[in-house]
Amino acid sequence: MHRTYIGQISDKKDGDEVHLFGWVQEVRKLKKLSFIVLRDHTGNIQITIKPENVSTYDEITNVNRESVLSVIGHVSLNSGAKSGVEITAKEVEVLNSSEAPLPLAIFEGIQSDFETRLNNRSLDLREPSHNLIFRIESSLLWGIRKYMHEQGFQEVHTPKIVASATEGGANLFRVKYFERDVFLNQSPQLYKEMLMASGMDKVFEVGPAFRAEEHNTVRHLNEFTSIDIEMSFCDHNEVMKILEESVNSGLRVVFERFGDEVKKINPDLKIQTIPFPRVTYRECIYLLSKEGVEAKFGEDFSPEQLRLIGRHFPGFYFITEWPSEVRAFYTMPKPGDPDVTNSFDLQYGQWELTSGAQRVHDPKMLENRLIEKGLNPEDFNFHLNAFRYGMPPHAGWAIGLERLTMILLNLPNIREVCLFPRDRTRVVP
RNA sequence: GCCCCGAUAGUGUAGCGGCCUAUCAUACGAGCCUGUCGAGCUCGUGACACGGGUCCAAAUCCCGUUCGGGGCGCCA
Repeated sequence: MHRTYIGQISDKKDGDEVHLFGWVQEVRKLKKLSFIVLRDHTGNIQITIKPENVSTYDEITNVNRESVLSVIGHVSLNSGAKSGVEITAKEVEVLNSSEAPLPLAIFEGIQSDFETRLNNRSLDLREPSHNLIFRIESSLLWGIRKYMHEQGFQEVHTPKIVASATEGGANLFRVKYFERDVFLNQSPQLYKEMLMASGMDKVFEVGPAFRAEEHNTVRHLNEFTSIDIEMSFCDHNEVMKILEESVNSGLRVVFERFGDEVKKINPDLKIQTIPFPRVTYRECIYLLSKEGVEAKFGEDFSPEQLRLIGRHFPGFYFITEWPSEVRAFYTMPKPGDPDVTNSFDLQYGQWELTSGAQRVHDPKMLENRLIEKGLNPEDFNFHLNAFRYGMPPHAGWAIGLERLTMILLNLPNIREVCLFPRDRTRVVP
């Protein structure tokens, strides 16, 4: 007999025999019979165990919570069960017993500290609401991937071990690589641009990015999953369109699969009409000044300033035309207005989700931009070489998967959206 | 890196100078019990992060350490 998932029992008829596998959520032991609530990742169900039917009765009814069981029994639709359906057990086997007591509270109406939960993450993830986050994240990513394939993007994988530590901006983790030191890549940026020179035209990558920054906030991780795209023969406007549509594609899959659950978690979430609003950096400064908050041109917005701006744009919106000072060397200056760039951030309220831009494709200009940023073009030869023999104009963006999931589900901490988060102090489990 | 806050049974908490041989819930153990379903009832088990100080007296006040939380900064 094949395994039946608990979620499939609703399709069964009274008396159907099923073989279930799962974890013991609760044992209710009475004098003449016992009940076990069995759980798998699709739901839970009450199992009725009577001593006259089940030879392992004593062992089963004394089993610790969260032990793993195999249960063969038949579906009872008209039993006394409050939920309407239960399984009358015929054969029950303990596949593996759990130790007691458990190191954290699950299914007890007690919220353990997040630290306790992370220290016991596998157990913590048995809690359906915690588990759900990752099934939603997976669906979101699938929707984005699906859209990318539909648009003719090719999924690629670029190295995470890199030689250069001088890309500017974020700090990199140094690691041993045989007889020398190398670094964990902070982004696939340079590599995906090099692929534009290969003629691949449209690429995307989903992979880890590492940032050796000592930030200690609820929205930063030192290792996160970056969704990157790069596209040839286009400017920033075209990749913004791709971004809007891919986010909506991800959301559509989430709503198809988890619509009811998502509505409970974040009732405000909906699929937003395209195009998302666009506001320039300069307009944001003006908006802030009207509220009596001074923002200096050429500086990033502080969290407080972003909260104020976010109040004007409740859902997704783009902040465009960032000053060159706050954008990376490869960002294309705006023609005729070189103080700003052909760049954008996708925001959701106060939260920054994506950075993107049209890139510089002229090698001479790129070299000058490196020098302007105080970087040494020598260190970027491997990258500049790709620009010398016919680099097409191109643009792209990167979005943090955890950030996106976090803000869509309105979760208070990015670590909730990461299975095994890496932050300033945590590298275990 | 800076600022603020915290650390009490397995878990989550109350207590914030003597009333603490420390509260409650849950868990765990033993028993009772009704087809139970947040099961119920009885009994039991189990904790003041570490080091120093103040005081007649410290879980409680002070100092330091460690660990943790939040905000800011940093952050292609």
